[in-house]
Amino acid sequence: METNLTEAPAVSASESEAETPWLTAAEQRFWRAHLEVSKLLDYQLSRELQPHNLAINDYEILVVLSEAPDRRMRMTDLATATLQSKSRLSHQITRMESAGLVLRQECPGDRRGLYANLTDLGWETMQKVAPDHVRSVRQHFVDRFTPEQIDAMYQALAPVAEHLRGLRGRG
Amino acid sequence: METNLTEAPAVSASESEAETPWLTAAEQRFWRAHLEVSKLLDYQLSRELQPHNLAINDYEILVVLSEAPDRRMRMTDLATATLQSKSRLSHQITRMESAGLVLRQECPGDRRGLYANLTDLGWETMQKVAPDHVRSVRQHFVDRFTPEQIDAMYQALAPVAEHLRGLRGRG
DNA sequence: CAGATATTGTACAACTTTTAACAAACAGGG
DNA sequence: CCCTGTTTGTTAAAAGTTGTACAATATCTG
Repeated sequence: METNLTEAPAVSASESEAETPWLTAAEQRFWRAHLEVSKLLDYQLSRELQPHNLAINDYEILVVLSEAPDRRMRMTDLATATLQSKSRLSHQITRMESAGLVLRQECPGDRRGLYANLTDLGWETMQKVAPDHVRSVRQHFVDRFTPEQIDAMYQALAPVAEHLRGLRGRG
Repeated sequence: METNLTEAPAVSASESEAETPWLTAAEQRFWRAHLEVSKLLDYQLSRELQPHNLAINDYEILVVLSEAPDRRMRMTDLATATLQSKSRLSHQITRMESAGLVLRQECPGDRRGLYANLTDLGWETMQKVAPDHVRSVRQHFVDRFTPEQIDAMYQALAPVAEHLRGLRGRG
């Protein structure tokens, strides 16, 4: 979400100039718009979650757990689902456990493992926060496209998501 | 880049149910695809900058400075351009200064101010890294769309970017 | 030009994320 | 069984980020 310089630099090193596939003007502006929207949207959604005392990462955990069977998930699975490192997730669950939103629970059948369990408070928090969050998402993003644009962009993005998902884990 | 639950939760609190504008299925899958692509792309581009010993934020600073007049910019302007807090930028420039990529320089005419200056090493680094980075951006993103999709998505995203830019700073 | 107000960049403290190392438990082959 | 290798999740220390306060300077108002 934070990159740039994908068109030819002001002065190109002559060796790479011939070989580097710089972005065209149209590609460039699209790329920069994508970066800017991603970054600013992230910022704005965070801002609007603050009154609920949640960071976006916290909210994401609540969402994933609330959709999981029995509202719980193995730490590793949760880390994978939220694209976080195991270490980072461990810290985050510790914090959320202190806040009473989740609970670590032993995992019958695999004594190495732990479940992260949504507590009642966690569930209620989700119920309370989700409506506000959807409104934010609509106001700053979804409602700013036509249904046709939404369909078209989904068609375009889905294979890219799949490609990137495939890279994850390997190299 | 990290959110979710924007469709009705499995069990909705009856009060909010009537009033909350949950996303439709089409909106939902588009929204999730957008989040996923943003996040994974960020991850992958970071990964491919690592061999150059640069984080995405470092690279962005290099890009912005390299495009600025005299390859330098006031700290505050640079913070604004890269959407960072002044504090965070200050730390980051300190790090990059240690790495020899930029140099703080007094600002004639305003003795409060400082320029962040791209050094020769910084400029050369940029020249060296940019081609690889463009290839990454193409391989994982830009080349996965048709020119028509690129134009359409830019048309769709540009006003959203403007909207979000407008919110920045105020509330 | 004095005094109030705003801007600029840093410093400190609190918090989050990363990296690497680790202990515990599992799995599979001899 | 035992040995080796893998998976699971945590931890400690380092690195990075954020928020607040601050000193220095600039600017505006009368």
